[in-house]
Amino acid sequence: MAREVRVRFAPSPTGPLHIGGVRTALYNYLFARHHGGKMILRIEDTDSQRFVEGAEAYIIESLKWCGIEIDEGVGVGGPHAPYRQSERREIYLKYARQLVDAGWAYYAFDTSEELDALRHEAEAEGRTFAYNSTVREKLPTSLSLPASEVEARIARGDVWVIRFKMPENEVVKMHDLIRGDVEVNTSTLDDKVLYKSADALPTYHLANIVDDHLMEISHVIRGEEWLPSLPLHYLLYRAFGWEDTRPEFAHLPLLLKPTGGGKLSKRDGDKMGFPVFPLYWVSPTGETAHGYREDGYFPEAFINMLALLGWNPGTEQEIFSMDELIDAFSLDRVSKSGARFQPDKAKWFNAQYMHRKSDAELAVLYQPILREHGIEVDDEVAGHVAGIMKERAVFIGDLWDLTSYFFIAPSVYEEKQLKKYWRGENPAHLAELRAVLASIDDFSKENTERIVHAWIEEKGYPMGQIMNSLRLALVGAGKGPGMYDVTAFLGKEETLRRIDALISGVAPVE
RNA sequence: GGCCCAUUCGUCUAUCGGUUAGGACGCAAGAUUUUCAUUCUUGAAAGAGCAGUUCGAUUCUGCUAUGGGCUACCA
Repeated sequence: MAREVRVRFAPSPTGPLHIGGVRTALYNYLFARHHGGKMILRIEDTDSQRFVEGAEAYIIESLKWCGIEIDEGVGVGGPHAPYRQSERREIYLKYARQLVDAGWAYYAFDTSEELDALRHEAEAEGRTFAYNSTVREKLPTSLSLPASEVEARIARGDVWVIRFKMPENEVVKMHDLIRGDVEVNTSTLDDKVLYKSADALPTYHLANIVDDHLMEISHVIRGEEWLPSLPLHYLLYRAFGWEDTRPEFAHLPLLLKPTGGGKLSKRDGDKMGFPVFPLYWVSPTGETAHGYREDGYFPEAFINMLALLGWNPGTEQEIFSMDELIDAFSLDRVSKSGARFQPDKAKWFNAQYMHRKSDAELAVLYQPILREHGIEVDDEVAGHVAGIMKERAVFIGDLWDLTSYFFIAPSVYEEKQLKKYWRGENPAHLAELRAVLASIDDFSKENTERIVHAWIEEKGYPMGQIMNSLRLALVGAGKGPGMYDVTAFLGKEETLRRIDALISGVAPVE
């Protein structure tokens, strides 16, 4: 069947989108783009109880940050608008009634309390309560009550729901693009609620099938947690007579906690020391959670890492741009089993992207941090400094610790380095080196290096001792880039000043 | 409990019946380096178990075990 590829990402606005959701969105997007199809964003807000203010905006901003573009849907509109289910409520009741009229569904008048009681009762007797063919004729439903009574109850305003009438003992054969063929006997399933009168809204199952059909969705790519409801969904397509255009299904493996104990959940965030959300989040009640963006991750690195968690290209390539992912992506290379999330690997990806950044790109990212520390420099300078140190940074935020000495003379010196490089001959040698440096006019990296090395060689001094006491004077610590990067950046005047400060300010260690 | 899905180094994974079971993260060692990193090289490290099919199983089938998901008038 060669129909246009149309996929949807359909989150529920019950909180911030976590990385498992982002990955689902990403795979949908990659699949759509790979096949030249459309990506739709539908908001499934059919649970008025769990609705969270701000969640929808958060989802949209997250996708945007990740570079996942929406062709149709909430925020951008499209031919099937509206794309928010709460704005489509009048559509669903019609379809629910159609199912009742066709004998595929029925009205049920039990209250939640009554059902809870039945479940507890069954539990007490060691049975499992299932709302299905075994009980539906005995409970207050349109199957057991006379039509007049049903009408009277509805007219009276009693709360009711419409339940799917699950067939008995029928094997539903399904196909999943990732898992292959799956079969389930309907007798193990129950009569799911499709529509709830209390808030005049459908449940996920009904809304999902109706909207996917109306929006001409060709492929449903969603998390594995939906696999158990696939039989119901298949049956709904049949009940509506939509089997010909039923989408294909692909159930993605779950993202597991790093410890392996279950699927990654929203609560694991701050608790386990890594973000579970793309962006920083503040809930209406004031709870906050870390986000990849604010923790310094590049969106490209974040996406690259997520793409490879549950999918692989079949080659040894690991670094992928979004375009390369689109080109390489295919559902049959998605793995079947859940993948544990690896914080270390996320950092490694970020470092890889850091190393690949140009000085100009780094300048833009680093300037805000420099300004925060009161450093005002040209982009060229900021980029140059960041470029020198980028290989030892994982995050942009690491750069300040790695480069602050370029801008600020050391005021304290590392104890360990003092003990090693500020004793014996060191002060005398450094004083000699100062004189050598003072005589150099061209303070470029190459020239300084040539002259200083020639001097060290001529004198027969130990290179390590000399360079490290110079490092001590200029940086104040035992780290940093090559010394001539530092001298060239600081310039002659500042270099000499820092040497003087060490010689006159700190007594040698004995 | 019931139903469904899964199972290769610690982790993410390659392998589509015949391989010294490959790569990556992390870890260890070495090299490089004026320091710290980077980089490079090397190393340790895996087919859950038991049957069966087959000339031959990591790969196919079954059972067991383990892990996970679902089992709401939540998605």
